[in-house]
Amino acid sequence: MLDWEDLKYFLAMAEHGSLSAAARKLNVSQPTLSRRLTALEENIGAELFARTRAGLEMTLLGEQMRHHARHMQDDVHAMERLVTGHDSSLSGSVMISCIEAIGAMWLVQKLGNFIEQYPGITVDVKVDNAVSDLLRREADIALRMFRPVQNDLVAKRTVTMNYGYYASKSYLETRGKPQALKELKEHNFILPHDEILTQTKTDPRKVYSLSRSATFRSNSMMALATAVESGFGIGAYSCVMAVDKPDLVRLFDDLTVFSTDIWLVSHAELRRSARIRAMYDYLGDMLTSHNDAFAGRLPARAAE
Amino acid sequence: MLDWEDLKYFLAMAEHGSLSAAARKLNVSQPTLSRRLTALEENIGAELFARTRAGLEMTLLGEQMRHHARHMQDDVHAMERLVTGHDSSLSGSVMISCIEAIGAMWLVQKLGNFIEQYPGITVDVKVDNAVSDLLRREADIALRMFRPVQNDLVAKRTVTMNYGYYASKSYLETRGKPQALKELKEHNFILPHDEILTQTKTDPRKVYSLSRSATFRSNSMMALATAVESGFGIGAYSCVMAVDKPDLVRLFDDLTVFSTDIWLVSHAELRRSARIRAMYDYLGDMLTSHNDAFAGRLPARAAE
DNA sequence: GTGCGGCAATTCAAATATGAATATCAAGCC
DNA sequence: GGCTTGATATTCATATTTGAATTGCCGCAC
Repeated sequence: MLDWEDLKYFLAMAEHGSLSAAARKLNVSQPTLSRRLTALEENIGAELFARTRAGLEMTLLGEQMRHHARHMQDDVHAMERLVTGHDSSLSGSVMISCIEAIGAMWLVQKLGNFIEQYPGITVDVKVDNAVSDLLRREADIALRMFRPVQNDLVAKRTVTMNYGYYASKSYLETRGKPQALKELKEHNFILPHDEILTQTKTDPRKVYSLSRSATFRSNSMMALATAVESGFGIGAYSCVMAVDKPDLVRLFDDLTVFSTDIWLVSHAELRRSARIRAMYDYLGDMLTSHNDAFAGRLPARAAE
Repeated sequence: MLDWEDLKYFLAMAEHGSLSAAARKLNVSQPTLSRRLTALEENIGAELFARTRAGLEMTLLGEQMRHHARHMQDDVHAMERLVTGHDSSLSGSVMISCIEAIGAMWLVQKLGNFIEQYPGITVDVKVDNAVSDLLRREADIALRMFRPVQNDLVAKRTVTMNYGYYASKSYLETRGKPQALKELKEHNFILPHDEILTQTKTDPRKVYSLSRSATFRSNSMMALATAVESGFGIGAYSCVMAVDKPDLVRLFDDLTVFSTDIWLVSHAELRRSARIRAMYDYLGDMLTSHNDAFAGRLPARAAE
């Protein structure tokens, strides 16, 4: 009869490619993994990995078994979700996965009240542009730019996040303030990578024609924002981030360059957990009550 | 992070209803299970079972987790099949699941050559009227009376096993030898349970009219055979078993009372195992070469 | 070539898990 | 009522598992 724990270890080895790497991930020592792998192989009477100096190389049988072990892991994750979902206590931790454009600034600032209100809960903000897998418990709640496709996830669309063209006062003093879009090509232009743009609702005419003349590009919205703030040039900037930046000036009569909807997502089972539910509701309220800030309406006008 | 081995133990407890029963099944001690359950429950922070004096009673969460644990077990079984399928050595064990009518006598006798030929293989004959689940590795090869319905099983029909009416010479000397079926009601009659008959190809007219007047009934073909051999009366008796029973006489001109087809079944992956393949082929040859004996042709005539 | 870094295997003392024996309790049965 | 049976929990000596340290091995860079 196989030892299921060995299978867990086996999967980690298979996914990480070496005993040492798997050991680090599992928080056990490398000799332990070495011995358990040996034991597993002796148990089944066949080799799962060829040990090389560079690490482990899977055998055919190993590949086939890996498939089933992954499947088992999915069930383990499902159980973990069940367990968390049954947790009615307002203590523990909540992991929020979030894109950088919101997570690094706005989200953190707005969580102050929550932290006061629920002192027992550890709030964990995971800023990642990669999509955390809620089904694998990589996060409890996610703020996404699109409707999630996986089943078993609950999601609601909250605010629409608009980006306008902004520049710093210092830049505009030096280079002048353009009045029409066509004047942009005379200016230093700050632009996200195309991979970012394709995730948004963008009017290509407003952006793509300029992509060749860009002065600064990045896949990091924070880096782009810093570039705008530092007077590198004119760039798309999140309206909600511009709210408390008096040095920034919005251009072209509040033109919206591109916009994304923000989806609040959680796993159906996780939402039954009291603390996750609390965070889910808190974020939902917080987002919708800042609807105008995200859309760039009230604050942007006030700044003009 | 959950300990997968705990989940295996948890499943066993869930399926067997008590720590003690699960411990026996898993070949570990009851205190071990008690401790590991406690550890698992502390790990997830919730109760899985309510401990009662009568055993364990599952909580709602336990029920939900059980479902996933079963799912994991299916994957483990799949891996075990993979492993066995990859085992090319001619050592280890082969478990044959077989109905009593063949397993207890004929099969065992005919395995002699195999055991000589493959000294490294442990042959394990599991006589059961319940159907062992090949997918769950409860057996490697099965002799069945019907075509298996599960996918992933390979099966071939081998011989047809006929049953005739037999009686011992001593009984016939005392009570006389009936010449026609209708005289049977004057005799002591030995009959299988109806549940056996319904599994066979039986002409009801030959048997059911007599069921009320039976002297001896059993669900065990061996018990029925012993009854016939002991001179209890006239009964259906497997032709192949009668081959080396000179004291038995077949009645009514080799009339076939009922018959069953014998299917040789294995799992598709298991057939890649050298030792199981060897047994599969051996049994296939052995069965077909004894076709006449099963049908009751040559030996029965010789005995007349 | 020499040294460095990453890898798996080995060694040995310490932490951990295990099983046999036992205690304790509840229910069923004379 | 007392006895038996079968369940979980507890205790303690023992066996197993683990991790830190170490060794040995290879490839790579300088």
